[in-house]
Amino acid sequence: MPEAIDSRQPRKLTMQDVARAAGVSPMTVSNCFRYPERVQEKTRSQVLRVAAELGYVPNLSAGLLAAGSSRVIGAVLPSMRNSSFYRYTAGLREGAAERGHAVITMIAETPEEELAAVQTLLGLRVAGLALVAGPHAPELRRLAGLSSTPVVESWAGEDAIGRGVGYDVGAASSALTRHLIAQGRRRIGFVDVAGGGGMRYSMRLPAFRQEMFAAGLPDDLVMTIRAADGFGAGAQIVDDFLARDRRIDALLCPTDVVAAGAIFECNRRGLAVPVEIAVAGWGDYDIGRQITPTLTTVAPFSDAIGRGAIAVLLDAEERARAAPLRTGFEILPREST
Amino acid sequence: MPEAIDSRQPRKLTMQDVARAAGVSPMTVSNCFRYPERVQEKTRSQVLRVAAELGYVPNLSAGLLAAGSSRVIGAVLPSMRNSSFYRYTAGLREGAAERGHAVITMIAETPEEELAAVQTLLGLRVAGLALVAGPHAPELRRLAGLSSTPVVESWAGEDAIGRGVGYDVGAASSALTRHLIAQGRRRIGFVDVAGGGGMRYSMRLPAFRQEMFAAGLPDDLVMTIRAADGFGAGAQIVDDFLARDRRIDALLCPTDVVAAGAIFECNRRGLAVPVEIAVAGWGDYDIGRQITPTLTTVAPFSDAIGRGAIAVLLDAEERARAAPLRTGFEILPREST
DNA sequence: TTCTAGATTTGTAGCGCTACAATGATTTGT
DNA sequence: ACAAATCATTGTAGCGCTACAAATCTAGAA
Repeated sequence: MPEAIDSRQPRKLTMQDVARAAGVSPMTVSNCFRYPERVQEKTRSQVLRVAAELGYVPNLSAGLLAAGSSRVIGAVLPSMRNSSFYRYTAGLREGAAERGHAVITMIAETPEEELAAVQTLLGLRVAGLALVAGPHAPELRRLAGLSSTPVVESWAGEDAIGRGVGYDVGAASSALTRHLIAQGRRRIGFVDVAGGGGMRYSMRLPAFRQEMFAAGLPDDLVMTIRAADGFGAGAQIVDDFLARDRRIDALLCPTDVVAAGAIFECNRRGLAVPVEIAVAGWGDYDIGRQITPTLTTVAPFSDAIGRGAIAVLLDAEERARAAPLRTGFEILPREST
Repeated sequence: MPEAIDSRQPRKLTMQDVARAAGVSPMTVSNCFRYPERVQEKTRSQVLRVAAELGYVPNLSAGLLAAGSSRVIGAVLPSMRNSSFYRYTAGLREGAAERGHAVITMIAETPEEELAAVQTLLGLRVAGLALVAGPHAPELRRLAGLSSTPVVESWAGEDAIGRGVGYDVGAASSALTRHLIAQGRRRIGFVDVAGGGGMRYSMRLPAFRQEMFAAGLPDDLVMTIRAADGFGAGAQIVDDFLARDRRIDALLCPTDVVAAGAIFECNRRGLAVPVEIAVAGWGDYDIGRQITPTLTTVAPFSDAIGRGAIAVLLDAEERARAAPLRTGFEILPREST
């Protein structure tokens, strides 16, 4: 008695199969997906219907190999730990979608992981590669330069890998410092970040110093922390500044999260914000809008950075320009200052 | 005068080029990357050195096409808006790295975007596809079923697409409810989420009701909100519960973020937490550890979910099992209850 | 009806890489 | 010293798709 040989395993579908099922040539199927307008409406809908029925999805790898180009952009993110890159990724997706591209992202928390991610993405032969400024593996720059894949570095300055896209961090730092000075603050403490993501904000401190110096105020109330994540850092800062007995009347934090942590700590200690001490954050996070008092912050137009990155990647003319693409920012004065 | 024709454009490098430069056959270059142990140490290091010098990165698409399999896992995330998926993605990356795979992720905020993302990932012929439970496009399940790519759905229950991986949300909800009851709370308000991500937590409410009923307590103090993001929702909840004049003595929130918002609102109104009202969150976010009072919450072992998802995807035996892969969770009692 | 421009559709020839089998080089056993 | 076994390396064929040119069809124009 012959067993019913029923390979439940759905055999790999190819364009060939769809073509056969729809009664057209493989080339027509290909055209339906890539250049729909080249195919007669009737034929196209028929082919697409059959394809959907079979669950056929074109093999992008084969397509890329044959056509030499894909419609996928690769992005590397330094972390997902906090929400600061949310609007950036949204901008990337919007910009890409408008031009018929998809965005795949890889998360890399160390320079080594980043390098590996870039190799994978380059291996996939993405149409463009969006990096984020930060500490990179030395090898990365060379690799990017040798590759013919367009590269942009977001939040980067003059020495970007590929072309830089981002807002003028120095100008934002100046503006925020001037805002505090204008409010009558005199002893302004500045919190710097060492390591991770540091390069992304390396212009904050010099700009702060310059403004303070220009106003004849002390520019040496500076403290450096290791990581800008978590509320804990904010508490730490307040502790440290008070331990050193520095009577500061304002505090510039590297992120809203740190600033929020600082405010929590001030509340705990009964230090009135903003009366006794003003606190400013950076980045316009959700939390800054919600805590009491609401937090003064710098709002970068991160979605514009994402969209700008895509524009640079997909437009050779844009890419050829040397100067970084500058996006905007805004100082949001709120209750905490 | 003949112009110097100097195509700065680095011509596309192929394995062929590397082979020529290294004085070996293309096949040997291929082996160096794919099966290093098959090649003599001396030859291998020489080839790899030449490749690095030229900036050659193997074309994964071509490799996939030829070999029929890739070492890339695709993951779709519902959002990056908050940090709840951070540990999940970390688990995915760790699990994948251990088995020599890379993870690429796509962010999708609507069922339509999710479907498009799945199509792209399937088009890339990833070795496995990791989904997250939530509202899906109807087409998605069919597509996943027809495809021969392994699929898992994280945070999913019995009716998962592919195999489900996640902790027992119902059990966690029961445990948290019992915790509050044990603390002497009697009128416990429950906040449910409609829409986005709702399915991921659909077992929370029934479990809550059952525990309350079993304890002879009111199980109808339920409120539904649309989105679980942002502190605003927390404030809203407190407003609404008070507006309806329901004297609740405890509040179960869908996420720590919402719970934090609720606590902020309570502070604003002078409602003492936990004396007058206990507040519990869900998800063990950073903020829950930092606010005053610290927040009681449910800590899912999200990295275990990520690692489990990879294990299921890459191990056919695992994949064949029907019951969802269960990961653990923990109730973290803190100051707010 | 015949012819032509235009719209559609269809072969052909690879894209860069790897499975597989076959070759060449080297060592081991006797 | 020679066959056998082991190891390292190399052709060959083809993965699924698309650029391109060639073939076919359609609808007027003459």
